[in-house]
Amino acid sequence: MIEIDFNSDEALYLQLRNQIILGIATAQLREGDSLPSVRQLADTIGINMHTVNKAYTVLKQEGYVKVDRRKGAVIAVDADRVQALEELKRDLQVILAKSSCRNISLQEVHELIDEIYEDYGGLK
Amino acid sequence: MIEIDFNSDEALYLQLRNQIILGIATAQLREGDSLPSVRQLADTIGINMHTVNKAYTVLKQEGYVKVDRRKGAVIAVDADRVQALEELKRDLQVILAKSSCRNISLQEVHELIDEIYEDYGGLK
DNA sequence: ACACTGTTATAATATGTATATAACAATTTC
DNA sequence: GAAATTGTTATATACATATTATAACAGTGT
Repeated sequence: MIEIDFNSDEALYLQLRNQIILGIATAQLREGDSLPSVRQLADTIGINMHTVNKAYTVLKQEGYVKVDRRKGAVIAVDADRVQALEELKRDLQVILAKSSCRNISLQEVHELIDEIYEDYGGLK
Repeated sequence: MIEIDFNSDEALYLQLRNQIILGIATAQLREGDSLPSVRQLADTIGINMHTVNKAYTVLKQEGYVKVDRRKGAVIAVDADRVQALEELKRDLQVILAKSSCRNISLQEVHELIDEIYEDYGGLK
């Protein structure tokens, strides 16, 4: 379910974090689900325990999981909408600037957003 | 015009690159305009020459400027639309996943896009 | 001639990434 | 109760990246 690209220039722990967030968005991971233990996931992927632990720690700090000593890392999204909107705006700023420079129209962006959001069916 | 945040965890050369791209998108920098020389800009910002040079080199590789020995770095956007759309989709994937997890609606994303794109008036 | 341009080379330092071992306390399993 | 597994923490090493510092080079403009 999780696929790591060892040739990517993106850090392993960030690839892990992003794929888990994508898993939540696509409802493959649901509120309350437990993630594998750091040692278990590290083994199946073939990376170090601490790299997985770093991904989990980041996910905890960013409010996507809570860590329970009994159940391990459990999906628990802390949906602070105000903060999320600020973060979204910050993230979009540069990305849209790049697109605008490259003559991508506003309509094309909207269409692409719709296309991607279809897979994130949580709520319309 | 360019403001660097030394407390940010974002690399200095990336902050520089991003702000120049934003400058192009907002038409503060136009096709044919020259950027300051690496030494000059480094002096005014208060950073090392090589950090500015790295930003310029990245901008050149990504197709935002061409470097002329006489005029220095000149704004010249290489608009490969196909590649730009692929990059945009890749960039949006994780960002929209985060927003979806945080209960940001599709409509809210669209509104935010419109708001940001207003400032990038190059072409509608 | 002189100053300035981008470019290149080398070196030093700091930080971030990933790995390897190892231990600890709490918890689950048998 | 003993054994195994949990997240957590500590230390060490190796490597890549980021930033700075000097220095030099060849082409260009004044």
